[in-house]
Amino acid sequence: MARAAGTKGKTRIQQEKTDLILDAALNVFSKFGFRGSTIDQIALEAGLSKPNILYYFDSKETIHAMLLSRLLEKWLEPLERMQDSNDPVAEICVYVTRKLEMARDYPRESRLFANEILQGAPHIINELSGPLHDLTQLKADLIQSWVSAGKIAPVNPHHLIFSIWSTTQHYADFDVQVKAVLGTHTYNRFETAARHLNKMFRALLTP
Amino acid sequence: MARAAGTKGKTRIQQEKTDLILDAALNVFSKFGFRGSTIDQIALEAGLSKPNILYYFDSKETIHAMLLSRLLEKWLEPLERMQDSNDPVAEICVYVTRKLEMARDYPRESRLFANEILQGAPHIINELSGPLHDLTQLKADLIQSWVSAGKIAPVNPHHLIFSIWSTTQHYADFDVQVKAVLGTHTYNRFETAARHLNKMFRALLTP
DNA sequence: CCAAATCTTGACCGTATGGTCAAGACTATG
DNA sequence: CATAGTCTTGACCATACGGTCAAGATTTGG
Repeated sequence: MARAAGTKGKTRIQQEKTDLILDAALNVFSKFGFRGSTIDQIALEAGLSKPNILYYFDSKETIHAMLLSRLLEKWLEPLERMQDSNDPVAEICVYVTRKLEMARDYPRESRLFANEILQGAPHIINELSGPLHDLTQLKADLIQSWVSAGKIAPVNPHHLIFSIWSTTQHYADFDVQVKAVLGTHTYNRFETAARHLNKMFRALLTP
Repeated sequence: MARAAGTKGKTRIQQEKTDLILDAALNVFSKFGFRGSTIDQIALEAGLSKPNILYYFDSKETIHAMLLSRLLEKWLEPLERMQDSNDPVAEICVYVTRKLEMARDYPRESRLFANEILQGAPHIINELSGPLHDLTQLKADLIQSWVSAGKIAPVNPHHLIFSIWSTTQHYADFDVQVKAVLGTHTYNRFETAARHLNKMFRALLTP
């Protein structure tokens, strides 16, 4: 009677092993994509046997799905936090900073997401058209209200959000390229990136 | 004595078939990544048999490698064209526009590249550290000279380039997400994106 | 029109992969 | 400490995949 899907009613071992497996799977999936990853790789990474992995998760897809659903919560959180404020420019810059910190601290999650979207988002297309679309629309309306009130310079809210997503995630998803291009000046890339992005969005948004 | 690697000394059939195969392979690789793609898929897409594919190309890797090497030329071209000018802001904005047009007109190429980078760039890491690094450094120096001359606002040249790459390619690589988020307002997304990006980089760079 | 060169493919091979199973090892609890 | 429940895994299976090959079809050039 193992094979629990949620977090409820789990043995100590079940909890430990599912966490271990999910972490290993995140390593592997984020590096090779879904089809490029094998259960054997995940098993090796987790230090378990393949049948043991399949004792806790019904299939490779189940592991992937659980990672994606967990990811989406964390993913949407910083945007959810963005709210009305007397200083909208600062509010947006905080969001940019948070997103960049996530790219720095959770690059595996960012790459997992990027892989999924690149392949056409087969497993989360509904979440994109549903929750993500709705939340983004909500925040786009907020941004539009700032524009209308003259608190920030006129800007297309949706494309502003796209610019924030793309520029910040770039430092996680394209890290190899960033490092290759920066050469020796790579050690403090997240700090210089933070300063640059802050300056860029501030220039764009300051009325 | 078929199996020619370059473009020289090819039969009419060789030329037609290699082009056909490369086009089909671009479709497949850009959609599923290297490991997620199969020769059978490419064969199906091209309307040829699997052994026929392998008559023209030694292996799956060979096809992929040829696509990547062709891609890199096209990839670097717009950046190469950016040169000294009396109106550096306009010069950079032209570059942004060109990159966005490439995302619109060559989304498969952009995704192929993104897939490769996401997986750690195993096949083109040398090109990144070599030609791409050198060209980027050259153009970063050019941008720095504009900054030093007071022709554009102070900006980190490398991060400016990263911002241009990420914001423009986003519309190719994350197209599914862009469409899902925009919902019904998706038909003219490249025009609105062009206006937004032009405004953003102009605001950042205008002294 | 014919022979040489080129092109095409059905059948096949070895390996990798997702997943199963039954038998044994371990753990918690009365 | 016994035993029911939980956990672990070696061996195995069916399928998919990259790649080969030999034999036949087609094109090319004289």
